[in-house]
Amino acid sequence: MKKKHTPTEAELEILQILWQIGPSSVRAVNDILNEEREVGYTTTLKIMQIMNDKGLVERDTGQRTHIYHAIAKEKDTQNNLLDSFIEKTYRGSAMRMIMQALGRQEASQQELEELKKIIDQIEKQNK
Amino acid sequence: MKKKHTPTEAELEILQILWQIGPSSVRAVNDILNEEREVGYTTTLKIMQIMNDKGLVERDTGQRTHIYHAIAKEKDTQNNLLDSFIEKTYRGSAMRMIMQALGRQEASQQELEELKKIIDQIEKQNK
DNA sequence: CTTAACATACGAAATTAGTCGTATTAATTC
DNA sequence: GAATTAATACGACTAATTTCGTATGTTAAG
Repeated sequence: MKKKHTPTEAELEILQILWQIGPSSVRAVNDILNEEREVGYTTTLKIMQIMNDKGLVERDTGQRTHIYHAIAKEKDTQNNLLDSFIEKTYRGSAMRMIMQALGRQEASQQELEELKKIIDQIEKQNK
Repeated sequence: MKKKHTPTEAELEILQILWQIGPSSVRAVNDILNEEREVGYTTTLKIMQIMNDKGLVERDTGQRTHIYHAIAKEKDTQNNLLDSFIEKTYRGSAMRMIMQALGRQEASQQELEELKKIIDQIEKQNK
């Protein structure tokens, strides 16, 4: 069992980047963040240091420029966040959330097929 | 177009109660909150007053004991929260979230049927 | 009527998250 | 090798949210 250090928003944003592009320097992460909005370098640095303290990331300090990589797993993190989101927003009913999300959604035929496949699987398990 | 006063966590918790049990006094809301965790009466009062200022709730001050009712609509609020959650946690991919939620989920046959109905509808629209 | 219980109002402390400035040290360039 | 550039460390400021204490007024009980 591992500690559930749920990331804050700023931390999650950085995790998303590390999950996408892999191990990176603070500079690289900060550059990507700044494509979206203005963030100071030391702000990003500080948050990544905190994430290191929390164990969300680890860093290689072999070189002057430290290289950070995500320890928190994408799926695990999403699952934790999803649980607590469903709890808070839908009083624990995942189904209500799914239906609402689906109803509003532009879904391609391919995605719908995939979804039906998942439903079939669940139905088989239910038997 | 109405102002998007997204509720904070504490506010959402109170909205959930008002949505469920309808117009209520601070005392009633606080009692329900205290079934889960300890919260001081004046804390709940203060937050509900703030919610009133923000327009999330309104209150009938006709009697000494004010009666609050939700103005924010449950579905609207959930939709707003859902959008931003998907954006932050699934980089905007509702489908990925839906599939992940569904895969982990204990779903009854009835719920699955309903889901399939929704999928059918979407498929029809897609044509 | 006096006291106790209960309600609102409101200021302010406490917490948390995010932001940045400055110090310091290391590398690079001329 | 002096000066510029770039990196980390870290304290402190800010803003938002939550929490609560205290004042004050109102109702109910004895």
